[in-house]
Amino acid sequence: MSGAAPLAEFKVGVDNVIFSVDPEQQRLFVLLIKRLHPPCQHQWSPPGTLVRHGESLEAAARRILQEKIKVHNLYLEQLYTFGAPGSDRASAPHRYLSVSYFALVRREAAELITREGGMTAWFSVPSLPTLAFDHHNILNYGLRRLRNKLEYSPIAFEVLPDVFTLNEVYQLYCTVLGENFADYSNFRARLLKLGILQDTGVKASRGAGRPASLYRFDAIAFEPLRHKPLVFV
Amino acid sequence: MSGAAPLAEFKVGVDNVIFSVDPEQQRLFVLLIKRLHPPCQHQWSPPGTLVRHGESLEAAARRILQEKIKVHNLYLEQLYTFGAPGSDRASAPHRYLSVSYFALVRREAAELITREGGMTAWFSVPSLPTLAFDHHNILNYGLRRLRNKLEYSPIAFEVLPDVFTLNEVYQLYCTVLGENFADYSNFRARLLKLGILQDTGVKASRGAGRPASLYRFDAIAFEPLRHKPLVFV
DNA sequence: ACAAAAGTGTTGACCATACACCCATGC
DNA sequence: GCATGGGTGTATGGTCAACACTTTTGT
Repeated sequence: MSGAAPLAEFKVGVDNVIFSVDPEQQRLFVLLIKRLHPPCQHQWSPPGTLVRHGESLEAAARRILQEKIKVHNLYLEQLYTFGAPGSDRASAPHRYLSVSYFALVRREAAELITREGGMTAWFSVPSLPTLAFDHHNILNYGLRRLRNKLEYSPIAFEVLPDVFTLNEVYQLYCTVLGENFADYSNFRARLLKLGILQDTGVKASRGAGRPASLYRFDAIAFEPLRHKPLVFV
Repeated sequence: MSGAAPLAEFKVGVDNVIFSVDPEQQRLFVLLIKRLHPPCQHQWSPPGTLVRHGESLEAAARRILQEKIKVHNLYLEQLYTFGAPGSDRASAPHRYLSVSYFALVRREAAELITREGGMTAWFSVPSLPTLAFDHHNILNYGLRRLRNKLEYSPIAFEVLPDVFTLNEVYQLYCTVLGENFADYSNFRARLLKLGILQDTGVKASRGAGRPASLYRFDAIAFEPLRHKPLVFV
């Protein structure tokens, strides 16, 4: 406002921590790309992009996501804004500000778009390569948020297809929170008691065994619970 | 990266939603300043500032906070980054990005610094004036976050003085979460059971009635619980 | 002695856990 | 029939809300 405060000029980028769950393998993956140019050439990073003129932050996040994977059901949310000066990611006159987002998809529903020879890949979360810059922090932060969100908000149902079995929900939770987060029958009982799932009546046969009921997320029933404390554990 | 992507240039600002609790009055306040210059002249806003060259985001947030109030114990955390294009807060060639922070202080411990004639003031949360831009959203978002944080993380103890009575904690919670969030004796029992408060043995007489024990937050005892789910309710 | 504030204890309702058990289907 | 996975029930222990009660101070 007043006289001689030397303000900073910024380039603003969006970095996307994109998680995918694979209930088959019981594993959680993160999408990383290999950096083709300096700085930090040949190191891995979550996919990022600079924000374009007239483009909202979330739009930039979605744009880059769509450049890397083709997917319909996903959850996307802003994570944190990292803006320490001197991480010198931008050319000299500008400072770089990174607004990070995290996304969750199911791996089977996410088709990887590989261009220019396989520089995009899913990495299993426990076994990650070294990452450029402070991206390890971003990623850990994203992981914490993912686990928390799963416990108290219904993001699972934004990732799952329109109808799904309770076991699919359970597998998703197991994959993210670890096998022993809860007994299946208790998980099931809690989930149903919330009253936000409709039984469609339709049965789904997955190979051998008794066919499972297909459920649908009931957004209307959930609405009153929206801002209440909830436990999906 | 590639050819003709028209990138945006940004000025980055920090906007601070500063809450103060007044257990005496049982009220929650927000610090607002009256805008002296266009745009939105004469409207109220949370205090904000543009980020200076070489200054981190959090440093900018602390700088502006210190310009407005003098306080020792406070809690400060990044809230959200708002960056929709076309909210035209900045001069033409630049887009404006607002990284919001929220802070919590006790009102008795926060001395207001008034300069140039009373353009800074605490507003009681239920009765706010109309705010400039989308600041109403920022504020509501901050309030939600404050209430959540109080329930599952020990931010209260960063705001309270080094030693405090359990009643002071309770009053703080009441003021933020509403009178009827919990019975005092139950709150007390839960809090003590967590084992993160040390009884100093010292008693404090607050006028009539039995003197209260003074407690101290035990950071070492809390450390192992740091990332575990907790309920302070 | 009495009021005021701090601190303790009790009880019934509810909820989570662990586990055993029943049901429907493929082979 | 029997293995496989889906779905239901129950006993135990713990936790929580509500409220009555005791203790220690000021006046």
